[in-house]
Amino acid sequence: MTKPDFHLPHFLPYLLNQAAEAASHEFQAYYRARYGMLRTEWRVLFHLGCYGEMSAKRVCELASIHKTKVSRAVAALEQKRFLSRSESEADRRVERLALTPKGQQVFDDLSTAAARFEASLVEGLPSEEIAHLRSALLALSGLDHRDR
Amino acid sequence: MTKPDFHLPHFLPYLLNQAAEAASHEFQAYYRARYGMLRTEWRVLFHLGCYGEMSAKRVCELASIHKTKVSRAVAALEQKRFLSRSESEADRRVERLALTPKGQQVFDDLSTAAARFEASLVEGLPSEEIAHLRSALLALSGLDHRDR
DNA sequence: ACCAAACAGTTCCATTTGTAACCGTTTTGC
DNA sequence: GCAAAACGGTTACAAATGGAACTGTTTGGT
Repeated sequence: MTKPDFHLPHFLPYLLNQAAEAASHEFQAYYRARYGMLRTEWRVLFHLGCYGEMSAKRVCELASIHKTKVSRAVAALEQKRFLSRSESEADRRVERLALTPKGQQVFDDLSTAAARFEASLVEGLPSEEIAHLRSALLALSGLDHRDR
Repeated sequence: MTKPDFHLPHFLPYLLNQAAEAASHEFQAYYRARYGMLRTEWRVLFHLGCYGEMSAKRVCELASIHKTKVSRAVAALEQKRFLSRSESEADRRVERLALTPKGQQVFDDLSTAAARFEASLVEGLPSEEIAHLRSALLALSGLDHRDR
């Protein structure tokens, strides 16, 4: 009665999702407990931390997150005093987002923790495999040729 | 300004998540449009389709999904007449879940579609890379040694 | 110069989710 | 054999999400 020619744990979207969830679990616990942050919040924070100031729109594009989600994450980060907004001179629709010094500190802490978690994740796997994994994931995600 | 020693698109949890989202996008559109199903619903359906009858608890364990989510997905699938529940003889707390013939048909259609999407996903990548990718993901997800 | 369309970002509402408390059943310790 | 704890599953309530409609600004066509 089972369909022997389809096996769930081999289905890439499923497998990817399980791996993604398992991989982010520890890190999630960290930023939640320590800063009360949500997923979208740390992502926005990291975009600003890694790439410097940018607009909410740009975050949406880079991270493929819906604009309402980003809007709320930005509001939450502003309330925590992790980022500040300033109207763009050239176009008053646009808000330039930048980390505050406090936000920078948080980013420094979180990115250190992230590196630590990542290291524990890949420990045991040969570094060549990791490189393969990364490039395959990059290709699947479309992150490689989608930075407009 | 920026922290040059941490780069977001190299961070595995992030990369995994982006890849997972991108990979499941097309399939999601398919089962949503065609059967009005949610993520958890197709997962439950596929567990029953691939492994045969089981309890809700077992689905929770296999798929690492919270029991309330599964409970609601089961209710939705029952309402669509895709599965039927029956009380276990041995333990009246447990419900044995099984696909109805209609549910089987839906599973057949969806698993065929899933295989098609997967094929289009990996097209272009050498099949040896795919095998590596799968095993790495399996290791990361913990799906390999977690089937109790 | 003007009006319509496009845009960045926010708000509103319905749907989905997570946490905790709950119900009935089975197991455990004494 | 009986109370208490553990269990499978559901419900209730608060929080998060997604889509559509909104505000204010800029652009483009005429």
